[in-house]
Amino acid sequence: MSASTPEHTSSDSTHSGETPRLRYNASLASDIEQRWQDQWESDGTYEAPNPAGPLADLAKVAGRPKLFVLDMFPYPSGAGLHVGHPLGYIATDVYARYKRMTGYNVLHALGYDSFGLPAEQHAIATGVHPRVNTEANVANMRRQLRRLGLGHDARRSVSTTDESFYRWTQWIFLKVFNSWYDEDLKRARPIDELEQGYADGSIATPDGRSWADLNKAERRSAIDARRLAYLSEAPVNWCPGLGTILANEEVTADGRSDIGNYPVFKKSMRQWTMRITTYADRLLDDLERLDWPEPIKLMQRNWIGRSEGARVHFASPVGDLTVFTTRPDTLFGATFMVISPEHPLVDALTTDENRQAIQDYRVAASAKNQFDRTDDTKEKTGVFTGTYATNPVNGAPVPVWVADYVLMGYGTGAIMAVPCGDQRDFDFARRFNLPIPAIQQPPAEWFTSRELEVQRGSTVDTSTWPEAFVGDGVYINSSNSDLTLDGLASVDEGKSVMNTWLEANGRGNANINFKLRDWLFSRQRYWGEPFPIVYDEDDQPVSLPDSMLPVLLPELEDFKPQALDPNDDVTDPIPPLARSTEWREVVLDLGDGPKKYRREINVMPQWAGSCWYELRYLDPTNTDYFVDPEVEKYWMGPADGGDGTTGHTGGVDLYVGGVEHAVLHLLYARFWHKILFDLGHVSSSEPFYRLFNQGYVQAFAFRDPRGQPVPASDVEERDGAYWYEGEKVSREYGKMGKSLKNIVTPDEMYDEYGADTFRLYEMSSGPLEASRPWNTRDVIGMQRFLQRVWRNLVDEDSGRSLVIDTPATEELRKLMHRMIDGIRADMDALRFNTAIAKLIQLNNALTQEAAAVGGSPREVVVPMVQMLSPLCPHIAEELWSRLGHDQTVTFVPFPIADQSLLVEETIEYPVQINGKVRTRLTVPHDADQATIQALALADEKVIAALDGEVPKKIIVIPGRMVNLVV
RNA sequence: GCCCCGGUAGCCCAACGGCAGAGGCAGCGGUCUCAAACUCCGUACGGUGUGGGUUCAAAUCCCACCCGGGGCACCA
Repeated sequence: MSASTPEHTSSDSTHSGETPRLRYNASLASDIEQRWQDQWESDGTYEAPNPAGPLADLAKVAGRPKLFVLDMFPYPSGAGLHVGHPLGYIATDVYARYKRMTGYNVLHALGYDSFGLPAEQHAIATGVHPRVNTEANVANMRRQLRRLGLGHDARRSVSTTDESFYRWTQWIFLKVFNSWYDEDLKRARPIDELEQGYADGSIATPDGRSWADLNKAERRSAIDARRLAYLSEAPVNWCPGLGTILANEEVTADGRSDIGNYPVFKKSMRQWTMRITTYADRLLDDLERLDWPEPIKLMQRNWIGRSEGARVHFASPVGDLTVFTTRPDTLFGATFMVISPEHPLVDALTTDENRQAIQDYRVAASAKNQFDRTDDTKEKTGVFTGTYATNPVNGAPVPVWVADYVLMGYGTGAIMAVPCGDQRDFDFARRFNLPIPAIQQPPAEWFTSRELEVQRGSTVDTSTWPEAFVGDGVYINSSNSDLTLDGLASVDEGKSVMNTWLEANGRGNANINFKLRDWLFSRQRYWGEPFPIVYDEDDQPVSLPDSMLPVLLPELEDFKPQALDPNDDVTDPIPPLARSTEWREVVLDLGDGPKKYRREINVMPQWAGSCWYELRYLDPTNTDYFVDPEVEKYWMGPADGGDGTTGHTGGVDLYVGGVEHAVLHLLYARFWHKILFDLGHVSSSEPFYRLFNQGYVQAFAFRDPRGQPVPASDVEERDGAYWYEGEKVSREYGKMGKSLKNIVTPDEMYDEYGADTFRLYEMSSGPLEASRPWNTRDVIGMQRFLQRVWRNLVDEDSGRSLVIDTPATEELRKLMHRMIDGIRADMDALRFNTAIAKLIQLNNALTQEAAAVGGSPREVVVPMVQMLSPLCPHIAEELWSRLGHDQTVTFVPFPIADQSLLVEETIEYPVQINGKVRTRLTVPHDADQATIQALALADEKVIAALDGEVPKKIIVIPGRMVNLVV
């Protein structure tokens, strides 16, 4: 390969004598960049070879370690990119390029997450079909990103809306549907093995009868009850404003939709659900084996929300009422119970005289949206059912109340209330005058800090307490004839004693509960993957065979979701696919002759495609399988060669993206990947081994005195204030957005500076993980740097090379090796900001030497261009070519520092007296401590400063400094 | 309310517990120029949000608080 390097360019410099013909400016940069982009494309420079299949190139795979670098793929929004978007893409590109230069076979590609709500909403607004709109957006993003010079393997760029892609999304859905979770083996297994287990008696049927005694419908329901994807009639998050239901993860804390901010209501509907809760333990435990930022792990742990406790059965006139508690040890203090308004036993427990009040309360509770319902600042409400249950440890009657602070979706939807030890129960008991017996002795300080007399033993009287006592305290009033906790001081011991008693007496058992709920997997929209499911004459779901995939999204005249008032929580949703009777009603032969079926008319949620897209990058053209196992093992297999269940999990080597997907995409993708792992389709047990969260590029926005945003680019700063058209405006810091009039696009940067300058600025403005403000004013600094590099190598007027073959001075050579050493370490650790600082430092030193000796020594220029190339590949390729190379710099080995040049012969030691620097000593680098100490004590300034005093202590840190303590 | 992350020069940011400054922007002085732009050279008493503590030594470790950003929030 070789891109021709024309000596003409810079159209703006041809007629004015002022700017040199080959000044490195936006125009020359643009010329260089687009020329090399074309060259890379035609050479397939960044195409990564596979070990097998259509993209195989065994000669290129051999002897190179592999590296799979991944970005969170973008949603192709119609607004295009702003300068904040590419931060992570540039970083992964720099890293991928660096790793190629250290010998790796690097896979780096970018696809598009192109199903989803925004395209559909755009379609509603414009009447343009979402596919047309989506494809136009993808094309525009491709153009913007190509101009950045990202070294992606274009062959692997898939879109989730491609039929050849979503065919496999549907295929994976069927794998999930046709699997069950074996709680003993702790893994998913094919559904056939469940049926076999039922048939041969090794697995008990739900009601314990033998398989032979079950009729067809009962058998079917026994199997369907265990599927990992199942239909359930349950309260779901219904968002009329969007015309669809949403996953818990898509609903904000104040009960509104993540997208669009519409109200969300609880509504009972029959929906597809994924049994992610069966994986709760593994999703939690395997976090330990991942190289992820600790805060993200924490967010996932919190979301999964594991609590250890016990289930306790309280006898009641209508049967056992079971509660979940994390504090079984406090059972002696349980004086009432509260059940959720949705609890199935509410009607049975309600006595006639309380029926009207309970009914009114339930109606009121169901009318509240989630926000009102879970607002913990409000006073507690509740109604007595009229019924008493029995406390299993002391036989005491406990009134059963209904209150909306108890949620049906968590635990058993019923709690035992221990008002002395739980603030909510305490509040509730005070409000309704229920007794509050003490079962733990608070310590003396607890009373004194609340300005109470210290109460002990029989004087403990909760009626004077301002609040519940929550903490460790010796148990009191906690015994019956064969169980006593009294005198114990350890909560752990109390729990364990109580759990043993409960189990021995059949009144409960130790139990673990999770906050995580199963994942609602259907959406009432058009622009998503259709389910590969039909319903038979019994209205039961049947999976389609692989040969009928993909189930294509039908072309509809009217693809709009149903338009509803955002507050209409009564009307049922009607998915757009319901409108095509022709598509919905089909006659199929599923092995037992042609029959009539009805297709599933919901579609999958946005997250489906992103649950597995990284696997398709590996083998994008495979028509027989979603990914060739050999190819998957090569790119994603466990690094320790193990089976993935222990040790290294395998997965993507580096995954870079924003923190906003901490509990959505990252949890769902892990879940799907684990199912595929259990079923033997992938060798890695986690999709993303190492995760890195990049920060956000934010921006300032300015508002005039009326609060209207004004164009940020036209605001001037004077005397610490901001002005727009003579008017003082206020400044705020936050996101870039059209409505805030503060968007800066990559295209503007390409036009004004070129892609290399833009890349360099993005990487230099701060550490990758930090958010920082965009400051167009600062970009010029990186342009000047590249100009200086260019000018050190190329004569701006003639294009003549300024590189000389005379050796560099010792000083410059040593500096260069120090920089090589540091830049390698920075690159490995993704610290591109400090790597750039070192390159500038090196070039600044080169500039001085070049001026002194009349040229730039080749021994410095060559490594510098190599080190520059991951960060700004176009100018580096151009300079590399001008240095006389006819091959791309992409695979040239990254420079290695000569360790012998890193050691300075002498070291300057600061000498401190009591921590203050008094003088400096120049000492040979190999001087021992005694020598350094002697030199320090002999120094005139030290002698003067000590003024005859003898130091009490002398600290000599080799290579660092000396401190004398007097 | 609880939990994370961060506060260093006018701005963006560097500093294995060891001389607070690598780099960039802006500013200032000089160099070039008839002048300017460009270039090149030079230029930092800010003591690291506040208050304590540990240490010979703290931006760095510990405690409390303040400010900014984010997550969770009646989860029994």
